[in-house]
Amino acid sequence: MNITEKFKTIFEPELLREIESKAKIVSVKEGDVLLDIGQTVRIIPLLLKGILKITRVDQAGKELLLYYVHANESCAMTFTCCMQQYPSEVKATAESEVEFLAIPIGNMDEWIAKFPTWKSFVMRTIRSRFNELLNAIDQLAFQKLDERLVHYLKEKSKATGSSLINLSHEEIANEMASSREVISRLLKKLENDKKVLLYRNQIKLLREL
DNA sequence: ACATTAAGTGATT
DNA sequence: AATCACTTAATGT
Repeated sequence: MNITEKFKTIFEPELLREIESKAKIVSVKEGDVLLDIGQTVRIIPLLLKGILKITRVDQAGKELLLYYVHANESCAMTFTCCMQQYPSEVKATAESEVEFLAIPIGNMDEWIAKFPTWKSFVMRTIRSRFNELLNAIDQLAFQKLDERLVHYLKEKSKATGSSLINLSHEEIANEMASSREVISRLLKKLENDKKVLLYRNQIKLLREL
């Protein structure tokens, strides 16, 4: 895997060399938990391949989806946590087979001071993620569940690159911190509106969605 | 054919 | 919108 190729448009050459020498390539299987709540961040992941799912977990162990980290992105939470070695507030799970560059956190201070492209990369990912989080809050506060569901389905489809979603209603309900029956009813409504097709453990998104 | 699990439904809060 | 109790449908053995 040629890291330099992949990132040469966003990072300066000197930084690329630095990454090559300091970062390790790590791959994990689908479902692997990269970081659990309470754990301390030790490395910054730079995604090369696959999708990372970032969730919050409540006392009962229910998970609420916060956002996905796609290829060529990094997780904003790790930046903010790692700077001062705070334990993680979120859980990161590999949504598919994932390959990422593990950058030791020791380099962060230096890199930010030394490399403008690194600094702006960090700032950019924090800013866009922060905006997404604001969005998520708006959804929880002001949007009805049916709108959240549509948003969820679209995100999922984008994450997997397919309009066919392989999830049961129960799994969706868990990720949205809702209940199965409610999700079933909302999906039924969407099906009646010709927005989706429902199968067992599968949902097909239609263009009208 | 039977058991198991997903999905659908009406009533209740 | 959540929960309960129950039914119906799909799937695995």
